[in-house]
Amino acid sequence: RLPPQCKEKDQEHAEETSKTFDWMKVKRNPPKTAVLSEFGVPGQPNAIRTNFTTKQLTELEKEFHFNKYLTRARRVEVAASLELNETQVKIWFQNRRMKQKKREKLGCVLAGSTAPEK
Amino acid sequence: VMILRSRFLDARRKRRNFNKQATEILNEYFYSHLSNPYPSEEAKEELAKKCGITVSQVSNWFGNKRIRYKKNIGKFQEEANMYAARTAVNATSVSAHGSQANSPSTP
DNA sequence: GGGGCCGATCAATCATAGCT
DNA sequence: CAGCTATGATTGATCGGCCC
Repeated sequence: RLPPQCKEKDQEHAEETSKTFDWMKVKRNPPKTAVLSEFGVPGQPNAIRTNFTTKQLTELEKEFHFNKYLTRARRVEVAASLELNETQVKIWFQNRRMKQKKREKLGCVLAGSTAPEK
Repeated sequence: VMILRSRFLDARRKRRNFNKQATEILNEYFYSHLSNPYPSEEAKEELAKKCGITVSQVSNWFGNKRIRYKKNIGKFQEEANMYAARTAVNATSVSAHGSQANSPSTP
């Protein structure tokens, strides 16, 4: 697809693009939150992104509209009723708040100025 | 089974590929900063403006690009060399000498 | 010291666009 | 048209900082 001429052109630049920089080596630790397989051999990569059920998401969403922030007590209740870790609930709320903020920002900029409206 | 996904509500996932030009701009930035392809918020805004997309989309693009690039560096080698040659900008840490090192065409 | 939050990012996945 | 890859978006969870 690409003419075989830009190859040995600039050896220097080629080297640059071949380098493996730090950011390419970044590796995230596996989630420690998820429920360890019940026979959880301590230390087994349970690393799986939990898939929340529709029901759980619905409840969390409902709770979120009620309160953007959870109190320790409330978090315990919610986590228990949805069969999730407190951490998962906590993280869900954090992500949800971020999502909300992103949304507000988008809507704000959209109503900004230029945009005769469609 | 209980994977009753409500993928119906994800209708907003109606994506459209970016312009060829927008992709060019993004790739140019990416490869000229290959040592650290993490544009600042300001840089993202500028890129967003030039590309005619949102800042979030710029973030998504870089996120996807970084992950996919490091996942298979070899696959992007040609593309990398192409952009590297096109813009001979030393991206090593940027800044270095004094100032006045602008570049963007500003007619 | 620890726990929660924020902002950014990762990493896996989804769903579609687009090519062969 | 099927099959496969490229690509933008979503999201549970991590990382580093900061604050209390």
